[in-house]
Amino acid sequence: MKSKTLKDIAKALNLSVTTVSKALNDYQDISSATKQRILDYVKKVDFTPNTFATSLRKKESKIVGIIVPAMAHYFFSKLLQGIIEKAEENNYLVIVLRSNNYELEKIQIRRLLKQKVDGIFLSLADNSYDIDHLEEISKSDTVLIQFDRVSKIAQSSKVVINDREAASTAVQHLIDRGKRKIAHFRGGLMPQVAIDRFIGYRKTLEKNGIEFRPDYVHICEKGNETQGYDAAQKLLKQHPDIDGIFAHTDMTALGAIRYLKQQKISIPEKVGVVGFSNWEVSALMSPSLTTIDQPGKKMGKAIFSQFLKDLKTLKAKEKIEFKTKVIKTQLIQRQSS
Amino acid sequence: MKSKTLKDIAKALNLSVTTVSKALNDYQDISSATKQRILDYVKKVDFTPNTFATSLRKKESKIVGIIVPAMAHYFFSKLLQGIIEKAEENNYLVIVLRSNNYELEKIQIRRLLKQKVDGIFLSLADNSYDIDHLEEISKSDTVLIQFDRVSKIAQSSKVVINDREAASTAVQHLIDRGKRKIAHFRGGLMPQVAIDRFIGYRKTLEKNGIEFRPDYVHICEKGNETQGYDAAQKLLKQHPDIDGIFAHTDMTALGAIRYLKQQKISIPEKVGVVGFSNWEVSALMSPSLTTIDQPGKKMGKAIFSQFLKDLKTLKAKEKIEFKTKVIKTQLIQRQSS
DNA sequence: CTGAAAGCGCTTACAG
DNA sequence: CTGAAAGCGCTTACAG
Repeated sequence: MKSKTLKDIAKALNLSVTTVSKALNDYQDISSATKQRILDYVKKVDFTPNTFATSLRKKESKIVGIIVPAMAHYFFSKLLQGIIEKAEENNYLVIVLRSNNYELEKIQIRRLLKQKVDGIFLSLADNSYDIDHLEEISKSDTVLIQFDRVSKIAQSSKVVINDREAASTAVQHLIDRGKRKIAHFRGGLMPQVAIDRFIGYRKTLEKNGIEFRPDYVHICEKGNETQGYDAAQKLLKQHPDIDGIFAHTDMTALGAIRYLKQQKISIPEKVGVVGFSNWEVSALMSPSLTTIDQPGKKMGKAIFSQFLKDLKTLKAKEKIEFKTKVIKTQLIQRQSS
Repeated sequence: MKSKTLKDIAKALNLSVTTVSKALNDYQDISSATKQRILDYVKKVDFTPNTFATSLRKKESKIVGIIVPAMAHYFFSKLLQGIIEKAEENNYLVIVLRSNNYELEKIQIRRLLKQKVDGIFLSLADNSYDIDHLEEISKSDTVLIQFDRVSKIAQSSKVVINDREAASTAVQHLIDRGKRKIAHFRGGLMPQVAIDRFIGYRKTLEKNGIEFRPDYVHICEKGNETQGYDAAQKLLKQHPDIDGIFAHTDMTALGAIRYLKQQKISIPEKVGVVGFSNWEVSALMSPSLTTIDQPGKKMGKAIFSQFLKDLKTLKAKEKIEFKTKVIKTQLIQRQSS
């Protein structure tokens, strides 16, 4: 079925293409009678303007792109939900791409720029060592919003949580529960979020007069269950007197719990465990997991709202004032602590 | 930064726009020297043709759309991964929309058709009672691929699993483990997948000479954890001698397990439990869950491959021969059975 | 082998 | 208030 065009509508109504277009785009210089006639007819024949032509003329696509890690991940699932919901409300479509490394990130950004999306939402890959590709985005009049893993130097609005504070809350909670020998299973050495969570851990110990011990810190770069299990095993063999574990992801925490259960080490009496992110599973496990709730959906919505603001500024040819929105996290206490 | 156009390239090389375009589109009637010169220059200045213009001319967008349920869902996460991966390989972009009911489904399809995507991938909402909106897709020269929850009457290629057979495998497994009083927590009465899983359950009982009892069947429409817990409670209060449960989702199964554990009913000795889908959590729970693996990623890839085939046929103005691809499932035995 | 010209379906500055 | 015309950046049938 060939789709209708403005021309078809104009001919059917004995009007010019210009007039029809104006009616459809809420121009003021048009009689309300004509406008109504056009609107009625358009509705009747179910006409919608060709997006390619509109985009070509207006130079805007009403599409945004988001690059997410290449794995099934509860937090990103929720984040995506938030973005898509807000996008739909505002008549935007969302293209989803995957990337987990710097090279691919570059390629995906190229793809999105080529598609002339109006905005790109990005959480940096762990190994993204420069930000040339981010600068390319700004240069091409596309709004960039960074979230979660952001670059401090790249110029753009950002939506983040306060990782340091969240980690601090988690560790303080363990201390308040009477724990003193608290280990930390951290992310890699590069990503800022891993660094911040580590700093939150360390500072909170020190603030409470507890000595920081590097041998209580294990790196679980992938943040998966297996690494948590392995780290717990190593840790407890070396230091059987550990009484708390703050893990940088829920999965790592669950791995640690699996080891503890296997060793018949009681949770939380002997060892308290706190995770990070509040994945769906955390509530279902036994013992259920105390964790930091990282509100993905809320972040997603914040990302899109910020995008709309920045886009508006950009369209007005004004200078964008980059904002960093910090989304509140909170501790969810459950059975593991 | 204003992006370059074909015209800019042509001027810089002292050629016509036509020639440049031909070089870029692998036309044969062009000297290889000229072609090379163009390709080199284009590469040097990092030019890519404006997609809006190309799409407007070619009437194809190189974008596909997928409509998924409005919730974080492991299976759909994996499916999406498969689709996106395959799409990227073929230089397609993927727009993701959400819907969980008939009305919204209609709106989302309109959105995608308006965007003139080349293909739409859809799993029907539970309450989608007609297929007018699916017919709209075919009418507008867009390829429709149905997956998972498909309509038997709607004309399109489909990617599914054999729900009846999978359910049968699950129930036979419980029987082989010595269970005889096997309950079924099923989905709603409408969706075909729920019906098929139920039929698989019932037939397998009968094939093994076990009487089918309607009071052993509970409806857990939402398929979540809470409904599984509640159903288990009701079931076991009425029939304390139940020795097996086949749940239509992993979450329902996990809810049932939570109740059983709370009642100190031993799993799998007293009651064996089998779920459906093989979500990530199933392996992590204690006891870990026996379940049917529903290979989301594989399905996603199959969906995209079928789309490419059907699109090719459509472009050639030939009649599409609709295919239904059945993806193999398998039982993953774990501690719960 | 190269290029002039038409046209995809819109929006918008301008004229009346 | 209405409309003729230019132009967004491409592709392609056609001429030479």
